[in-house]
Amino acid sequence: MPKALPTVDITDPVCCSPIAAGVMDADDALGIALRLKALGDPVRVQLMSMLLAEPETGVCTCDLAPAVDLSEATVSHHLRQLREAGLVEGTRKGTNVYYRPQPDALEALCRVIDPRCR
Amino acid sequence: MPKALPTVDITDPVCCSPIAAGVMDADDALGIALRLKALGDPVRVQLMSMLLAEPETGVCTCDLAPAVDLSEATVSHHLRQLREAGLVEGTRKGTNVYYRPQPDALEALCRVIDPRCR
DNA sequence: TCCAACGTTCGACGTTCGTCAAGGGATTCT
DNA sequence: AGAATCCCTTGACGAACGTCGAACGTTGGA
Repeated sequence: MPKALPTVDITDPVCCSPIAAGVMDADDALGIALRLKALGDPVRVQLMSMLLAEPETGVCTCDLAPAVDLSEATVSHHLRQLREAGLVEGTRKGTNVYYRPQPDALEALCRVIDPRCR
Repeated sequence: MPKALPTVDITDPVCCSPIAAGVMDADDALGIALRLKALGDPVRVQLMSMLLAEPETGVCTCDLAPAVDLSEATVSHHLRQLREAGLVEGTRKGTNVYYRPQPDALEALCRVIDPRCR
């Protein structure tokens, strides 16, 4: 039986020794894996790149949805995954919600899986 | 209906402009997402870190399985995911298969998702 | 006040994933 | 040749995932 993945808060940037610094314990591996999984979908990678192209103003759901050719409900779902992984932040302005990337979180994830870091 | 993810060869290190270099097309996003998904599992992150700790000699399946407390069949499955993503390489020596990490592939993946790169 | 636009949540669906037991192929040793 | 060890593949099962339509909550104007 597949052991159920525990629910963990990963909204803060990842913080543990790099993957190449020695054998990693299960908790740290879980934190890294959950964040990687949040980005492990082609739609979310594309959304992330669109947000990184507008880091200041952000982009709203209604503009993202047609760009990836999916329903707003689906895009909202993907944005939640990214937000729960701390990779994105949404702020409401009028009826719109503008999503902006959180480069620090992405950078931290990078540093942890970089084989050159230890 | 979830559009079926096409089958793509990702055994070579990822090669496309970074995620922060501008809006990314769907094909590049797919290549990145598939590689991230290969690493988006706690067991595989742990396996990767064990292999990175023994980059020269490698580690065989029979030593990895008890270390992550899973059956050899399951570990073999995970190693295949990593191998198909080019993150790992296995070479047979006698009855054993020794797996070694492929830091270049991991480094390339890092570079592509790093928000500082463009 | 009512309406329209935007965004999220919910329920349902088919697919993909992680896991194991069982079985099969290699390789080595006796 | 036979036996033992290692590893992979297959088949099966439940859990998690991606997607949509529909319903719901907010906000800002007529």
